[in-house]
Amino acid sequence: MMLREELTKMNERNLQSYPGYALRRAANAMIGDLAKRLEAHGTRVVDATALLLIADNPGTTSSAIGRSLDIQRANMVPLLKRLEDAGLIERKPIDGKSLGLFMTAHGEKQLAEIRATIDAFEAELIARIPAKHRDHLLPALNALWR
Amino acid sequence: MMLREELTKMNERNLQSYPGYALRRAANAMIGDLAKRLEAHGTRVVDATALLLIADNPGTTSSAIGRSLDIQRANMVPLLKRLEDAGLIERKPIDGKSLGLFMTAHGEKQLAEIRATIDAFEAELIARIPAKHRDHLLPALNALWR
DNA sequence: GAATTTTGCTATAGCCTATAACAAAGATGG
DNA sequence: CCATCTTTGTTATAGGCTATAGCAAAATTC
Repeated sequence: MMLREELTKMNERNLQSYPGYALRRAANAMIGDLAKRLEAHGTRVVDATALLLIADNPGTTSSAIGRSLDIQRANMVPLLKRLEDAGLIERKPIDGKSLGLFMTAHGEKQLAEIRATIDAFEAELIARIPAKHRDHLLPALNALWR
Repeated sequence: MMLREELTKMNERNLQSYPGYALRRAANAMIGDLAKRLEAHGTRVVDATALLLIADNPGTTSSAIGRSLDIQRANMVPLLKRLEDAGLIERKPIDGKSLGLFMTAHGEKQLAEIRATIDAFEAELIARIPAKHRDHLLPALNALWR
């Protein structure tokens, strides 16, 4: 039928030549996939990322995490509340106003599973890239935001 | 001072080795930059993308655009309303239930400026990538979502 | 010690996406 | 030709993430 013909032949040539478009689509697909996998652990991508930072930097603060991940201080509040409510982290005063962030035993255990999921995901992601392009992706991407 | 020392030394090694993390950060930085530039034309990234598709596929439909860009039919409604309200596109019935999308003269004029902005943006984006990695980015990204 | 900055937080609004449901029209298969 | 999917465009609504403004208390700077 006519209309269907036109649709499947949708001209996307212009979009496909834009690296910016490919970057957006690839990132969206990637994030969506990872989010679905982390959901199985009751976690979100941002939460898992924050958790990784806290585990590697015991005693770090909400502000420091925010600066590192480019998350506004205000938006760190509900994020850390989720992690604390889930019993994954705890906050201990390190001076009169700052709160140090620390993993709980339960948090460490959960993170081990999360890490395994992320590592498997990253491995699959890399495997999807043709070998001859593989090693170029990370340096190319890093040039775009660092 | 102690605390500051710790913050600037934040351990991010684990994150930095993840292509997925770099992909997310690069895409966010890129989208943010482009969004800011398109704002000067009173347009959003998604709207501009849809506009490009409509211009290259006169008479295409809301559903077809949505399928092509992975946007739900429901979410196409406000998007197309914005384009129509701005006088950039018009809708003409192509059968009893489908509406064909067409650029207006004003839309074509606006799109010319938007295209120039996007092209300049994409050129700068590519220029930021070290030459030896440059040609690998697009094929690597496309392998991740197509 | 006064002025400035930082920290953690509340409240709120916006953008984009996801789901469910609906009526009308179109396509399909006997 | 008729009954049964399927498609289209739409409303309504909720959720996730982000951005802004403002605030009090503490820390830092000069």
